[in-house]
Order: sequence, then structure tokens, then C-alpha cells
Amino acid sequence: MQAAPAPTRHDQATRLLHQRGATATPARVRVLQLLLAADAAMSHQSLQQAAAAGGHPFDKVTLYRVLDWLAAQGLVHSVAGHDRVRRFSLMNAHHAHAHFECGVCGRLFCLRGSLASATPELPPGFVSDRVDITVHGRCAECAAAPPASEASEE
Amino acid sequence: MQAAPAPTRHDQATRLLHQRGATATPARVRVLQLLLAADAAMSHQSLQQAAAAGGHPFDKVTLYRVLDWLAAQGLVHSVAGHDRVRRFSLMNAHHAHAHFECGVCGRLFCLRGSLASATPELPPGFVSDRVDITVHGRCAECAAAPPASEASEE
DNA sequence: CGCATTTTTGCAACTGTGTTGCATTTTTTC
DNA sequence: GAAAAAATGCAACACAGTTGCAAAAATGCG
Ligand SMILES: [Mn+2]
Ligand SMILES: [Mn+2]
Ligand SMILES: [Zn+2]
Ligand SMILES: [Zn+2]
Repeated sequence: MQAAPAPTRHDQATRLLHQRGATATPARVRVLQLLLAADAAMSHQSLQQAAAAGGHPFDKVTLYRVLDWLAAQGLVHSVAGHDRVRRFSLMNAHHAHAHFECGVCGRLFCLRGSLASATPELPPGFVSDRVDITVHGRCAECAAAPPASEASEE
Repeated sequence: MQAAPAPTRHDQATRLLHQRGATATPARVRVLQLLLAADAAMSHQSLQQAAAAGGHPFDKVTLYRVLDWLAAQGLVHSVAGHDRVRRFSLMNAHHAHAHFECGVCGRLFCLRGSLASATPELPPGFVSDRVDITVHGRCAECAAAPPASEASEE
């Protein structure tokens, strides 16, 4: 028999929560599942839509609270994009990483690799805790697919 | 007689606008004056308060529109802080510079100096336009003045 | 289990930043 | 000076996120 070899997203999510000794509430598990499946950081709105599409919409406030809780636990982190919307993604091992924000579709990606850049010179008295690096540009999809329909202007 | 040797902020602001061949409207001049006098980037709110304190409050929408216009002209630039609020400051010569956001008072400063950091490695197909670097920490004032009243815990 | 305590959840109302529509005023153009 | 364009003011709106409070789980303990 082969009953165990499929570690579902649900299982992964539950495990992450139990590792922290926290109760695996449905909302938390569901949010983590969605984040585990995501290829880019997700906004509150996209999480709500994804959950609703799955037939289990969550309450707006509950979702905000779950996200805040997950961030406080260090399980996820959030980045505010240019549209002033926070996007959330799993906090993976690599503690310091840069981000990429696509100016076309607005998606935000966590980049792998160390960001060895030296801290810029600070004015006297200033204390640095952390350096955030965000690359702006076009993601692979948007770079490959121009705005369509434009062939005469060049 | 010595009537000319005082280049006021008002004059500087007006000059900046005339250089662009733009009309120096009162709102634009006033916003530029405030930004010229500021030591940190200013939010819409702080600009409104500063203007109101000076006895000439501006209309909320007009201020937003002036800021958008100034940004479109390249005279100012805006950065969204962790609180999702945009802060504006004069666009000085140095085209690429890093920013500093104080986690205590929330103020945002433009840092001088080139930010020579190499672009982080991007996934295949991704195109980089610009790299934003923001240092998070405590500004000189906040680093010097601890939250007060705490002397027994250490 | 039975019951008190703590944690989560749900809903409504609210805050704050920023936008849109439209009418009025000011500036520029001819 | 009149027509056209640019700038302003006000009200209503959009939208991310928060707060207060009560109902519903989950937990702890005898
Ligand atoms: Mn990330
Ligand atoms: Mn700057
Ligand atoms: Zn894209
Ligand atoms: Zn500070």
C-alpha cells in the first residue's frame, strides 16, 4: 500500500503551524495553502478571491487578522507595492532577499540569492536595521507579451 | 543699497517652475517652498498641516493634483513608506539614490551618494528597469532619544 | 464530562489615503 | 477683450485596512 507519499499543501500548512505550537485553524491553514501554491506574493484581495473561488470565502477581517498573525509569527512577510497594497508571501529560509515588482502586471516576486549590497552611507547618528531592495521592471510574462495589437509604431 | 541678495524659498520655487516653462501657480510655489524647507520627505498630510499652520490651507484635491503634477514634471518624487503613505521630496540632481525610513518616527530621508549595488540575479526573462534601495532603522533623533522613562530594564 | 477561560471568528461601523465628476475661477492665447 | 486651456474647489466616491463588540470555537482543569 501507498497511502502516505502525497504531502498535500494542506498537510504542509498544518505542519508549519504545529511546528510553532499554534492551533491550526481553518483560516490559517487555508491562507498558508494558498501561499504555498502561489508563485508570487498575494494581496489580501487576491487571497479573498482565491478562497471564494474555492467555495470557501473568508471574512475580510479574519483574513487581515490571520495575515497579521502569520507575519507576527514570522511565517509570512509582507511588502507594500507601488499601488500601496500589501502583498504577502511565505518567509522562506533565506533571511535577506530582494524583491521584484512588475510595473505592468503589478505582481511582486521574492528573489532568491543573497543581496550582498553594502549599506549605503548614512548620515551621522543614523542606525541601520535592514536594507530593502526592490527591483522594478517587467516580469517574464509581461516582457514576453507586449501590450498586444501595436505593430505600426516603432 | 542691498535689495537682492536674499534668494528666498519663494524665489527658488518660482525659478524652478519658470525653468520648466510652467506657470508658477500659488499652490505649486507653496508646495515647492515647503519641500525646499523640509529636511525629510513630506506626506500629503504634513504638507496640509504645514500650509494650514502658515495660514493658507490648501484644498485636499488641489494638493494631490499639484503633487502629481510636480512628480510628472520630475521636480519631485514620491516613495511609499511602510505605512503605505506616499512621501514627497525634491528630485535633486543625483538621479539614483537610496532612502532611509525611520521605524520610530516614520520619517523618510533621501540619502546622498551613488548606490552602486549590482542588480540582484533575476529569473530568466525578467527585465530590470530600476533598483530601489531603502534602509530601515532609526534616524539620528530617534536613535539618540530612547522611548524615555525606561531605565531599569537592561 | 462540566464549566470557566482564552482564542478565533463574524459583522457593522469606521478611518485614512487617494480619486472622480463637475462647476467655477484664473491664466493663456489670439 | 473674447475664446480656449489650465488650475482650483467642493462633494461624493473608492478602497485598503482597523476597531468594537458579540457569538462561536478551542483549551485548561477538576
Ligand atoms: Mn519576500
Ligand atoms: Mn529621494
Ligand atoms: Zn508582469
Ligand atoms: Zn526617527
